[in-house]
Amino acid sequence: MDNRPAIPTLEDVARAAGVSTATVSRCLNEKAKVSQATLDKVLAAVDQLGYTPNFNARAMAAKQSQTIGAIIPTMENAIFARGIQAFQVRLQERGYNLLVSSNGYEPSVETELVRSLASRGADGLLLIGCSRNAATYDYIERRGIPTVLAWSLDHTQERACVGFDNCTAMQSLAGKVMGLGHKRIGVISGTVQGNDRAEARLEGIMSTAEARGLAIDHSHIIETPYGIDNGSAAFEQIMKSSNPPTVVMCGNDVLAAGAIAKARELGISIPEDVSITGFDDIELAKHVYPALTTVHVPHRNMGRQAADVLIGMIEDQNPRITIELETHVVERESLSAPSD
Amino acid sequence: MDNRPAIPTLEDVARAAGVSTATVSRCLNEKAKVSQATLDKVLAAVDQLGYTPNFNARAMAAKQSQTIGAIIPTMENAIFARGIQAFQVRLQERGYNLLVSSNGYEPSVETELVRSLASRGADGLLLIGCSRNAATYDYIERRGIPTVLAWSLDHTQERACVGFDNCTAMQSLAGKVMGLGHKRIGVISGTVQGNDRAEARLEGIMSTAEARGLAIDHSHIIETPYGIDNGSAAFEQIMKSSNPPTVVMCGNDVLAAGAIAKARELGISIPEDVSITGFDDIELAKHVYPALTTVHVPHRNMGRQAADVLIGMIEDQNPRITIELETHVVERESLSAPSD
DNA sequence: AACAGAAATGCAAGCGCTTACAAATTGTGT
DNA sequence: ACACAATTTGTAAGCGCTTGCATTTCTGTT
Repeated sequence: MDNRPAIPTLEDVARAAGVSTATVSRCLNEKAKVSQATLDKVLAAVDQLGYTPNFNARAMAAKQSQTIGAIIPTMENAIFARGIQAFQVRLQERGYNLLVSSNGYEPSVETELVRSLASRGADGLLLIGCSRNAATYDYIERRGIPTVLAWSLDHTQERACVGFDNCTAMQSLAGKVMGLGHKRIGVISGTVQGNDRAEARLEGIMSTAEARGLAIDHSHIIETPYGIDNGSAAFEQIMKSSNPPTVVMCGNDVLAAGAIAKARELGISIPEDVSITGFDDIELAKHVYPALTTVHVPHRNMGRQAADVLIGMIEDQNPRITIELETHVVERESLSAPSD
Repeated sequence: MDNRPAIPTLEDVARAAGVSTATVSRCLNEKAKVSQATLDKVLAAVDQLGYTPNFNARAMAAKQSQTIGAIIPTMENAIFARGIQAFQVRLQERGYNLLVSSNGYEPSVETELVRSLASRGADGLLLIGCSRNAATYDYIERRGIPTVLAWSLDHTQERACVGFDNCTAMQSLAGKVMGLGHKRIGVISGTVQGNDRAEARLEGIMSTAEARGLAIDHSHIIETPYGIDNGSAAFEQIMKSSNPPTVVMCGNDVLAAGAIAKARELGISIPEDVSITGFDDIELAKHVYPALTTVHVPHRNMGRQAADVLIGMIEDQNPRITIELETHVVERESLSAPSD
């Protein structure tokens, strides 16, 4: 009943070209080992039959799948979307495919996802950040799956990373903020639990404040999940406190965008009444009003380099390597000296 | 030198449990056919060895990979990121993995990507929109790969779609705009070539104008690639023309966000001097200032339903089905009646 | 106790490919 | 012309799993 033409296999090609399957395989994978005449013959047969190799079979026989797995919190977050997109494009260029999973910021499911990716034969893994439970690392180590961590740096130097130092990056922004004379600082941090990026950024603010002898009021520090609306809510709460801060530093641009939107709603003008800063420099940052002062992170570059490092580990058995990316503060309009 | 413990196979489990590989396989895939006693025994062995099935081998033997391929223009576009994220989550829930490719809005590479996905054994495919070259459809048809198209509706009813009618959705917005009394309409359309969504949206505007006997000045219609900056540039160009429009309708929210940013830069106030509309209702839309009047598209729902339809086609041989999603105009602040 | 039928298990043949290894072909120097 | 090495090809054994079919082990009947 299924009169669909059968999918041609290597054997069909071999038959059509009058050679053995081994030879066809060589034509496809190591042309050097084959004479020009047979190469032509085989390629013609491939063409004529419309043959496409079966990757699963190949993966099985060759013990490598040309597939990379990535586990990210969510693609809805623009910074991951952008980085992953660049990662994927680079993989594609180099003949790999990308299997994506997401854990929805829920680190507990990561171990299972890694397992699943491993059992699908992923040649390598891309993971976000460094903080995860030991079971996951153990599993990866035991299976010996090349893995690179992105968006952070692993200070233990135990694993390959392509990222940046979230803490020092935030410190340089905080230094600028406090250098302007801000003394009452508000903080809207992303959820810290299981998220070393958010944690390091918060730490960057706190350590800078401490170094300058500034105390940050507990009621001016809010931790909230990712989301514009959450940023708005947190901002409102902070500004409602008695003696509100003169600047609100946000853990990422999305939270900051929410803060800005809420400020307008509340009739608070930025930066005259209160300054706001972000982190990430997503495209939106320069298009909100007022344009956001933030920390620029080279997401695309990060994705691309992560792909190269990972493929290097897979193909050339390159050792663990860590690439530290540069970030820099982008001064726009949302930050100024305090007016009072 | 590689003293990594070997990865346990089905056979190892079989040996450990004292049964045949067939039985182990049954325990894993069709528990019903196995006695409770052996099931326990086998599961214990699985656990003890830390066995994980090899999906490639399974894919090969069972001729299905539990993998779905998706080809999207780019994940950097928030609307795809959101839809794909929902799609992926749903797949994950139902035991499938997602292989993503992107064509960077370049339809010509799609055929090759489909081939690649097919040769990786994708059980099904998710494609964006309906317009693509015949070779791609032919290939899919010939290989018989279950495929669903999203973000659009295929009016020929030839294939499964989970989407919405971009044209009528835009018509309802355009109707509202023109009903407000706007006569001079500006249009910033996404690139139409190879993009039926953009094309249909443009068509929605043009047909509404025509129905009302309104002529749109050619110099007030600009087609431009996706991007905030492109929206800004297009807006500037339109407003510079002699006798500029009283409303600029944009093909998507990102373009509209660019237009709004440029308007502020130019000192043009929205909506007093000119109204602006978008399409998609991305999260940003309600947070720009002024908040954007746009067409709400249920992206997450679309991604989720696409997954269900596709899995239905794969597992239950469900016929082609088309799900038309509802959209609606969201009236916010960027649109008002013309003042002049 | 004997037996049919159902339920559980095992056997073994693939799935489509890669890759040692062996065999055949070609080329080289004398 | 020959022996011998280098190059090209073929043979066949897997890779780890599923599954049709044959076989064994239970049921419940008579």
